[in-house]
Amino acid sequence: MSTEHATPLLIVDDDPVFSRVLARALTRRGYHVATASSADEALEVARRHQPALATIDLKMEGRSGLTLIPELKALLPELNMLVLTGYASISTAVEAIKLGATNYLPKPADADQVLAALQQNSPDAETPVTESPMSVNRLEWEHIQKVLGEYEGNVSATARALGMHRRTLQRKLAKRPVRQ
Amino acid sequence: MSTEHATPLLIVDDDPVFSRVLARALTRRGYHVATASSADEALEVARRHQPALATIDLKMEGRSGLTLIPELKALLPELNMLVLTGYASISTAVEAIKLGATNYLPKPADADQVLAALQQNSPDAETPVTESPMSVNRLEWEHIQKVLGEYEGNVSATARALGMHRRTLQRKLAKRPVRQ
DNA sequence: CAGTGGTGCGACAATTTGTCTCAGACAGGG
DNA sequence: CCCTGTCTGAGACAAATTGTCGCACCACTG
Repeated sequence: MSTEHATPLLIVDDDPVFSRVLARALTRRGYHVATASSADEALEVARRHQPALATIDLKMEGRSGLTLIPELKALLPELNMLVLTGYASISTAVEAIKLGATNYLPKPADADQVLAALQQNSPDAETPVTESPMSVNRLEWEHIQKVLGEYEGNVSATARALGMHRRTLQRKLAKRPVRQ
Repeated sequence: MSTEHATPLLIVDDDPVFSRVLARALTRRGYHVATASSADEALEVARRHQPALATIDLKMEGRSGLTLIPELKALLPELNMLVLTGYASISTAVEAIKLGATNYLPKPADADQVLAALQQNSPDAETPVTESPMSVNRLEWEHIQKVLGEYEGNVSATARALGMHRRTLQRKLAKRPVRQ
């Protein structure tokens, strides 16, 4: 396809599943996607790929994604960086923005939200479109599934990590995944 | 006392109890404190008082403290602003920093934390990344805040977009966010 | 001025959670 | 083999939350 006209985009995330899913979704939307799974690899790939947009995970092997932000900024001053993390917190959000990130989203987020967040500080200050957001139930379901995966399917441990009662988690899991 | 040598500081908060307690604590630490209980009053007081530091509450009668940030910045470009709110969320934190706040703290915070946050206005990439994933309740709160921001605070529209009852959203918003 | 759409909030029923159980499975030790 | 700890599904019932309806009260607009 017209890769030479497509906007180059870099995904930095050490979860290969997440990385692959997002890469596919963005490629389908016409972006020229490269991926990296660590801060150092990201710098290297960025040099070759010259991305205009990037998503950065915080919790990775080795250095935190936070340290990567100023380095990428130094390398490519025009780069729009979106921090995208499953371990979101107010303090890292504040730091990320101060360090030059253009936005910060907690996972789970879908490709449209990612793009909206990345575009948000483009010349057009107006927010033109608001795509329909995930319902709270859908978001909850995805988050539960992600954490459940991190604890290898252990329901008790997941319930503890999520601060919810095991019985409640049990009941939520028994229900069908919510539509929409 | 030596009010002429003390650093002038402005507290913007519509909770008189909080405002008074913080004002006392900061006065005792040698600051020259003024208070305001609304965005408009804050602008007026700032003109007279010429503060070097300010704490700003987000949820106030009338305009949100978020709108106050660029106005104060325009009035006093050197002003260090700390957003201090009982209804903290990542999306308002990101907005506040983008608008020029130097820091953002959830209430409750004691006077020492407030001062530390006001003084520390250079970014720090060493901020630790949270160990545990967000609780479902926290994630829900963050998501609601984000969507609410996208609909410019319109509760009815947000409830529709999230597929939840307006009354329920109203009740959730009235609650404090869950920590962790 | 009527019509539309927003907001806050009371009241009550319907539904969901929290809590406490119990019982069965499975994995180490000792 | 028995003991111990942990995981699991599930019943029962109280506690809490949510859905639903209604009402009053703005603000805006044709």
